[in-house]
Amino acid sequence: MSTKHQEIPDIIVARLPRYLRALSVLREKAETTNSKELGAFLGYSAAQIRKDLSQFGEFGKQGTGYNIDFLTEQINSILNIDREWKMVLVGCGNIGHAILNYSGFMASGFQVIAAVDSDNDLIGKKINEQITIQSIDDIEQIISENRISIAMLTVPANVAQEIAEKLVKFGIKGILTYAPVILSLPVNIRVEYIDPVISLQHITYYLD
Amino acid sequence: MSTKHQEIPDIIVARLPRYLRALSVLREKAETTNSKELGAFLGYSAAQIRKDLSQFGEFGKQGTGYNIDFLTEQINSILNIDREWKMVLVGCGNIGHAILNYSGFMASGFQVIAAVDSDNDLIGKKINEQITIQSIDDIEQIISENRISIAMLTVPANVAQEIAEKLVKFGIKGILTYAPVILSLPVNIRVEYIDPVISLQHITYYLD
DNA sequence: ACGTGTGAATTTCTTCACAGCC
DNA sequence: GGCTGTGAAGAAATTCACACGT
Repeated sequence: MSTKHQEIPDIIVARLPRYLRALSVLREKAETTNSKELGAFLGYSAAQIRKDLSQFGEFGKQGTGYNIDFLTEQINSILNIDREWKMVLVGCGNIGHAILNYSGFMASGFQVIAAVDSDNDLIGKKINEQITIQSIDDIEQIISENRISIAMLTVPANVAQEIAEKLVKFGIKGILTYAPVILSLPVNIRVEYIDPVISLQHITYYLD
Repeated sequence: MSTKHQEIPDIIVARLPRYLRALSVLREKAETTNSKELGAFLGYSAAQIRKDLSQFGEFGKQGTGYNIDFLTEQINSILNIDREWKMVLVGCGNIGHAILNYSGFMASGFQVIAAVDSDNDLIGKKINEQITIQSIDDIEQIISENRISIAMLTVPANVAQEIAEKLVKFGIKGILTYAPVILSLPVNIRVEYIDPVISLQHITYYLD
């Protein structure tokens, strides 16, 4: 195994996807950028950009800055998104539906290749060209046959923990959950939360 | 008052909504909790819980811990969610639709009271009992008549910046955006981003 | 001259450890 | 005895500032 995960602070890892968002915009205007410009764009200091990137290698050139395409490739590689990631959607209610119709994942190398639900009225329904909702009872087979390691969890709060445990048992290693519930799972499972209420409550602190 | 916004680090503010999520679960089992239990639930140290809360007041009792209802009220008050917040939804595509049908906001004191879009085919459509999609041209009136200060932005990426600026011009103070675009707005405007691709890219770093 | 990469300095955040109160 | 609130200590993150390569 490589020295790759020696120990990069998570706070730095969390910024890398934002660098990619910025780079994709800057690329429209120029071939290269530099730490000052990138920082201004994202609201970080130039020093921080350089420090962050220096954790992973020497991607810039003195006097010139960073080649945008090259830096993008490097960050893609660091984040392991230099490949296709197949995902399963668990829960096909409102949010689940919206996700299935959202094209932003595929554009980024993520692909929802299956969707499951426990509601008999939904099972068998065809959502788009590719996807027909399957029974959640088939989840084990779906995960193993397609070698899926990421799940998007959009089920009601009261069953989120239970279903998450099932997903982990069947081999899921990363979960992006929309359920407003703190999941208690083994530490080697990566969980990211999307909870608009938490975001709104963060906003209101600063309003009056 | 008050010394309230003297200068609480944002990193602490960001944790308060999570405390609320935890408290709402713990409240089902007991009247009181303590820093150890709360920390274990959220994955924080007990010391951090106490330090965080001590920034805002003395909410606990030695030997006993924290009364859950009381602590909840206090945090609600700190976050300014001891009231109803009216919001406008801007953009009624996939995600916008899902949000309008999502009941989790109202349960938390947030209410979408109007929705707008620029698509003539959508304007006039009734989404649920309460809400009929209006024209984005009416946004100024909607905001001022209803004294709205929070917007949820679910428009295509290429128009997000432009529309966000319009919202700010008409009095919006906080934006929760789902568009995968870094918004450049005055510093006194609070922006929170929900970007599932960024969350997924964060996850994949730790997978292989 | 420009801008990176990086030790050193500084600031911020977290944990420790304990006095004090229930 | 149990648990908070808090200064002090320690760890981590950020910024500074500059040597060096282009």
